[in-house]
Amino acid sequence: MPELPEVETVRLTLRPAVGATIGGVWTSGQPLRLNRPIPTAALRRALVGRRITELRRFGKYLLVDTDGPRSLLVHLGMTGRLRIHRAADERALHTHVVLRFEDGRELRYSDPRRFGQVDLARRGAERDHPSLAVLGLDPLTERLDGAYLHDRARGKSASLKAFLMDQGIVAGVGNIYASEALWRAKLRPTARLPRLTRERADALARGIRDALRHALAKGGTSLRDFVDADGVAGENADYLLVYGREGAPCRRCRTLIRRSVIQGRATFFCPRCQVL
DNA sequence: ATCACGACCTGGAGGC
DNA sequence: TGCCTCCAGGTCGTGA
Repeated sequence: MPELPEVETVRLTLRPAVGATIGGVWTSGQPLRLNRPIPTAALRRALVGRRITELRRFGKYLLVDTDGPRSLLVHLGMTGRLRIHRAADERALHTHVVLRFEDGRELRYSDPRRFGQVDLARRGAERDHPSLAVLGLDPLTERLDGAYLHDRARGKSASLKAFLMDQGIVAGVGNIYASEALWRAKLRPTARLPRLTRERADALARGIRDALRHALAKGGTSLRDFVDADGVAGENADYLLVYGREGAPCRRCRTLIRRSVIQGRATFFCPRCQVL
C-alpha cells in the first residue's frame, strides 16, 4: 500500500506524538511478515519510560526515535496503519501493536494482511539494521539524478519498471509511482536497462522526483486503505496521471492507456508517447 | 550475480 | 443471500 509519499504523510501527521512518554506496550501475539513474531519483550525493555523525540523515514521505513538508545522501526507493508488514538477509543480489528502514552493517548499499529514489520534499531547506527542497510538512495532526502541511475543500471538487463521498484536502487518507489514516473519520463515500463541512456536517466530521475513530490503535496494516494495518522485519506488518487487509467485517454496524447503485468504487478502506460 | 515468479495474508468488489 | 474468483500502495525465498 504505502509508498514513499504515504509513509512521509504518516510521518508528518504523527508529529503530535513527539514529546509523549511511553507508559506501556501491548502486542497481539500474531506474527507479521515472514511469520516473524513481534519482539514484545524487547519493545517493552527499549520503549517503556522513554520519551519520543523524533520521527524519521528511510524509504518506506519509519523510525520513531526516543530519548533512549533504541528506535522503533516500522514498515507498513500493504495494509499497515499507524494512528494516534485516545486510549478509550475502540481498538480496530487487526491491531497488532499499541504504545500507551502517559497522557492518555495511544499510538496503534494495525495491519490486516500482516505484511508489515515492527522491530527495534540502534539510534545512530540504524543503517546497520538489515532492513535499512540494503536501501538505495531516498529521492526525498538525497540527491537523485540521472548519473546515479545510469551508474546503477550498468551491467543489468531488467525492465525499467523492475529497476525502479528495486528498493536497493531507489528507496520508496512502489507500484503506483513506478508507472507514474515512467509516464512522466516518456519511457516504456518494459524497456530494458541497457537502453537507458544518460539522457533518458536524467528524465527518469526527474520523473521520479516529480511523481513523489506531487503525491506528497496531496497527502498521498488512497486507493482503498491508506489513511494518515489522523485517519484522513490522501487525495492524490484524483491526480494520478496513468496508474489505474486503463482504457482512458492519455493526458498527453489522448491515446488509450494500456495495462500490462510486469513481475506480477499491474503496470500502466501510454503505448504512443512512452516511446522507449 | 541477476531475474521473474509464487507465496505470504485478509478483505472488498463483482459475477453468477 | 451466498459462494466463487480476482485483485490490492510489498517483500522475500526459490529456482532457472
